[in-house]
Amino acid sequence: MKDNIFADIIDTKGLFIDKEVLRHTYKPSKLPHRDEEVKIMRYNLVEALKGHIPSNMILYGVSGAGKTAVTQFICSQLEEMGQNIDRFVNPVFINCRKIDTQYRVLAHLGNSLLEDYENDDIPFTGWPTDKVFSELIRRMDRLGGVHIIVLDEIDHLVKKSGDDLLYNLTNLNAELKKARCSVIGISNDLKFTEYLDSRVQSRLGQEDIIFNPYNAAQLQDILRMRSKKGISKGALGKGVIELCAGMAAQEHGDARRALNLLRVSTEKAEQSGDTEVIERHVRIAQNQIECDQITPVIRSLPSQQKLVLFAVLRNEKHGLKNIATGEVFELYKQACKNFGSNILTSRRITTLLSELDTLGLITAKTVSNGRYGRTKMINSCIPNSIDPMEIMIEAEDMMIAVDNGKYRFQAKI
DNA sequence: AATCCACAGGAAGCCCGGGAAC
DNA sequence: GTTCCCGGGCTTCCTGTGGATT
Repeated sequence: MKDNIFADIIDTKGLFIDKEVLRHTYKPSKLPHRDEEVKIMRYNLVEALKGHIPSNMILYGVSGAGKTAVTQFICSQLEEMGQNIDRFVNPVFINCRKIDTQYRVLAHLGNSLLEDYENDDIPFTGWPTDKVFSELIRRMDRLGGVHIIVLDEIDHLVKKSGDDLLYNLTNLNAELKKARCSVIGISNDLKFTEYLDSRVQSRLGQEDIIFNPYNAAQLQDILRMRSKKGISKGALGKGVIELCAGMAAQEHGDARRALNLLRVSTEKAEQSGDTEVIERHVRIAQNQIECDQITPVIRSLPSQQKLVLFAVLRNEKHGLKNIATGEVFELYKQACKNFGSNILTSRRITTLLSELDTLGLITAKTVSNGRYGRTKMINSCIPNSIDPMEIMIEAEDMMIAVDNGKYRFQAKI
């Protein structure tokens, strides 16, 4: 056993007490600086415990502002209280970034209501949507009680698939005989209701709650609270929490980012055998988090999108900033020829560029050059510490070979 | 004030693959 | 095996747009 590579480190006392506490998936028992929001939601959702229908709600706020955490916390408390007083309350969470069509949301809801002995899942495609809808109603009624449907990142769903689903879901109570239902939408976009039909707007937005971003002081409180449980006493050097909170506050007050930063900084200190986390570890962690976020995104892009991104990066490599869509398209065509790939239309490239913008890999700002037309100014957002070419080389479906310092495409064998 | 550029982006429709129902 | 349904990728066609130029 002495030869095992883990033998000498398995018993080493690390800087963590419980690393899980510092992950955003951890569900804390207290949510600092969210008392007001909890109070409003609690007041509304208590109706479910009385067997009435709570108002539908929309929660707004930037990512990492605690919307999902607060909702999960309240729903678990609600469910627990329901069990105590023998009222069935059933919260169902759906992330609309992963499940982003009307059909899939309905199928997911329906499948979450299966009894243990049942095995008849609604298939992921094949049924007419109205059949899935009536099956959902049947299953909800069979279970009875109050169903709380939480649609996280609802803005993404609406922008992609329209508001048909919300129209149907907010009208569910008219169809249900025994059960009741309430919808909670969680959105990063304050203006997403502009995309909704006015009827859906008024039905869904019965109660709007805005989650303001955390400021640096509030983030410090959150980090202190979590680090008490998660990190050994005395392991955090002076100013570390303040730095993590400050960096995250600059990025729209994202608590998730702050927790990540603190966790990774501590990991870095541990890895280098230090007994204390210092500011240097935070800076290293910041760099790594940036890399970790972007690398898998680039790697998983479809090959056509990689070619578009390549065209942008190729221009920047030559010192060209603020490239117009047309220029990107020209370079993209060249890349396609070199790679032997088919060339898509410029309309399609416009959409692919918008998607890259949404993914945060580029910024595309619409500008007007007067008589010389209207276009988008495109710049990459990939930090200098990352070599995107390296990542693309590892891609499964294509590779870029380096030839005398120049990049050229070739099929991967 | 009218014109014009270089797109942006919406709408409609085609094609394909996957799965269920008949 | 055929038909129906859904979703995704894509094209074609089209209208809209902001501001420099005429």
